Amino acid sequence: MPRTGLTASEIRTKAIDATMAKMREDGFDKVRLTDIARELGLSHAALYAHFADKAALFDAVSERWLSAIDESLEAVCRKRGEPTDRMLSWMLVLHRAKVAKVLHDPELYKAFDLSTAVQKPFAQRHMDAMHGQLVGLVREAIAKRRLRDADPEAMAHVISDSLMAFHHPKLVAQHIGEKREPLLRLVLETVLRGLNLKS
Amino acid sequence: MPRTGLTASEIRTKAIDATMAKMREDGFDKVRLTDIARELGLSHAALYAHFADKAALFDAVSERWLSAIDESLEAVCRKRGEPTDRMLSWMLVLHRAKVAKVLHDPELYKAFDLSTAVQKPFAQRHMDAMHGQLVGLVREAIAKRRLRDADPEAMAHVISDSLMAFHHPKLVAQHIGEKREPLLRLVLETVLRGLNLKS
DNA sequence: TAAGTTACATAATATTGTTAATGTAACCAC
DNA sequence: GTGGTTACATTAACAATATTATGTAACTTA
Repeated sequence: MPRTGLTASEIRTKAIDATMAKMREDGFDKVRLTDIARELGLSHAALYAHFADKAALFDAVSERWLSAIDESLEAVCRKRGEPTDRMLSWMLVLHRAKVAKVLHDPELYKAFDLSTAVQKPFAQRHMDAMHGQLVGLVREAIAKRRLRDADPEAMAHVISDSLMAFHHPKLVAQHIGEKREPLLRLVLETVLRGLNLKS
Repeated sequence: MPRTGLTASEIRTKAIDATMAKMREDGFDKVRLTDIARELGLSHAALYAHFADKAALFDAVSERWLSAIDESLEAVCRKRGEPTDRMLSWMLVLHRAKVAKVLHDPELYKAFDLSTAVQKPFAQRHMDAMHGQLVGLVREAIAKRRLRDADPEAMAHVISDSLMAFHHPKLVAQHIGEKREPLLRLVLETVLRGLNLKS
């Protein structure tokens, strides 16, 4: 048994907490495993029992945030009401989550942005999860005759790509401070109208 | 009178040529003014009579390419036929120009990408020029009853932003090698259909 | 045997001194 | 007086080295 008296999962949690704090304080590229370990009262080598390497610890930080987003989005999906209204809420939640992160947690955002840029598996899983949710909403909308009866996968791609400017990490960061929600609404309304009609 | 026997404009052109060649050969961050100057048979200080600084020379390289794009797009605008068809051509020309640059001139593309990321004035002018063209096409489409009668400025923004994934420098680079033209067509068709109908 | 240790090889990162490039000034030629 | 020169100060890049951090191995303990 460990000297720490903590379970593996508790250690993981504390390590992630400490890493987040350090990222915020000194910048994500100044985080050292030895500092994190000292924070937990461990030798740095002990961390390797819980994380494959430094990158895995960093990924865990981003993953925690992405999971929270996924849950918020999932909650929107589960709501009752018009599927198209939920699509708008869904996009707004996603957009606002990214905007808030850039503004209030820029260092964590940078780390996340880097991870997505190199297509890390956890980022891909997040994208897949979001795409799945969007396909679900599209199916509902088709069932309720709010969108025309066509391939839901393709329609979800159209929605996701046409709103790229409002959720892609780099673009959200670029347009920070611009109040782009009205344009987001306009674009989504337009796209949904376009997906409603027969070609 | 100059010893070179060349006009200022010829020197500028040659300097830009030499800079492009060097960027391609050694990478854009390896370009030295002293090399460019030697290529032209000048001292490096002489370049400062033609360019405010190194950045201005680099900008001129990107600007030449952007001007060529602007002209290609302008040519599409001037064509006859359905305005909506021309919008598709317009977007395809823009998309293909960026894709081709990433593939065949990656170092120049990087320099261009950096300049746009920091919002250089010449990049802004290019954006403004493109927006103006798009507004023109939208006006034509409205006149021909192909789009509904609403604010052309706003509609151009909707079109431009919903197709961001296909023309933003960073996103084009990210999706290189993906054959995204079919999705581009799908998105644009959808958006135009959405802009055609009364809300 | 899972969770920890210390010890150590390897890989990154700072640090330093040196060299080279950029940008400016004062001056020159057509 | 525009387009050029050389000379020089300031910055930035480079290379060599020292230091620090990462990741692994061999071993320890509950």
